[in-house]
Amino acid sequence: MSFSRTTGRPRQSSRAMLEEAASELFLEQTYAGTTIGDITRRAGVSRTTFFNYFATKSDLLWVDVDAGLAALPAALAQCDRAEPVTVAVRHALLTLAAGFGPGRVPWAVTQYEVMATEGELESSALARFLVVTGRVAEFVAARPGFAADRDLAGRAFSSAVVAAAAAAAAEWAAAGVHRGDLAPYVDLAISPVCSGFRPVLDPR
Amino acid sequence: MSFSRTTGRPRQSSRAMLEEAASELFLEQTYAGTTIGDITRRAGVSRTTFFNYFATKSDLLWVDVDAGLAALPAALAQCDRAEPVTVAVRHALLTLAAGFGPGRVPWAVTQYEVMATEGELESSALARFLVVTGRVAEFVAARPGFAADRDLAGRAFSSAVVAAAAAAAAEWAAAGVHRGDLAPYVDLAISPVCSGFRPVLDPR
DNA sequence: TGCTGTTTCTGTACCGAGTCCAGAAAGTCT
DNA sequence: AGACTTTCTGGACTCGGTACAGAAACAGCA
Repeated sequence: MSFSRTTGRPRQSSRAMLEEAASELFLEQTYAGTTIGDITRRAGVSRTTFFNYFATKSDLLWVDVDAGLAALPAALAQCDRAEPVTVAVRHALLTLAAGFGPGRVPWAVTQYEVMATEGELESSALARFLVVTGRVAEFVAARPGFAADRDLAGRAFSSAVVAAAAAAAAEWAAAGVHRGDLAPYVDLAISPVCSGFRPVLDPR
Repeated sequence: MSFSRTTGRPRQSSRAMLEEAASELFLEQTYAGTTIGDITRRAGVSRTTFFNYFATKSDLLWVDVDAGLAALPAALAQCDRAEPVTVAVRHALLTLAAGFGPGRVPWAVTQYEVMATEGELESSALARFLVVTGRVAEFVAARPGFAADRDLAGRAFSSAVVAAAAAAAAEWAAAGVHRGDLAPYVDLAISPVCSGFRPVLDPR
């Protein structure tokens, strides 16, 4: 938790600068059509510094999504420990989904429409999926009274529920300009998963 | 459905040649440690011809998986049309899983253990997931009596059930040398998903 | 004022995946 | 002998990502 460094050369650039330059270029040329060099040139920094702020070009597509997803641990942590696991996870995911509305549409969504067939997105998408799934699986496994012999069931539930949520997000994204809030989509998609796993995962 | 071409220069290479060369090198140097040039050099062809047979280096990791997955349309097609969708899909996936046993372990699995943290696999994995999910979703939507207003539920089910199956496959892969058949893993993982979606998707 | 340590920034060189393309090679069919 | 068709080859190229050495810009301290 280091705040602003007092020593060393002060930063002349920032994630925000690069994100902004990238946003402009994505609108003009699409994601696939702009190179990292284009972005840094517009931002007025060297190509190398880009990698001081982002590990990957595709990270730019997911900045908004990642920001929303960052709230997951907190949402999981503040769940009632008495609740069944499945409903706890459902609540956490719905809280997360509530962060996304018509006003906040990530690049990954808009560029999805443009890229269509391109598999550019796919590669980076699974990385997010796995992170989220992993967090949920940890949460499930850490629940009091969770038997180790149900490990597979726990992981299956985590994967299934996150995949359902992702499917909902995709549908929401595909809804175009008329999409409203994300939460109802997610609720409809994940509820059956939760109810299906409830007898398996919840001891009573 | 063109059989053997009668015209043009006959092929001097084949997918099998490249797969074999690649297999050897993966054992010696791991996947990440071998370049496409290494593979084609050993196979005795030029680097360019590689791309006549594979679109991507990572395709090599999935040859066995893809071969198994190719049976999905057939497995879905021969389902009893009277069955509820959810149990039909469950049967189809179990048939598919039956194709994988201890004797047939894809590269994607073995190299997974080696690569561990590396995200090499991730990128190519989602492509497969999406294909399978898409097929299942089509099947669900094409069922007689499937109302269009349940579109989201259908897609959510497809994603969730395939994700659960994938989680089972991952667990199976992680079981190492002692892994037996894949099917029981998959059954345990997808059954709750199917039972959860049954009241939503099946009209009666 | 200068020295030291720390951090950011830059330039360059490098690697490997994937694309493009012009042309050679090796057949079959008139 | 062409003409046609397909595979194969080699080279040049783009782009994402890595490695690294050194410059730039500060703070603190002598």
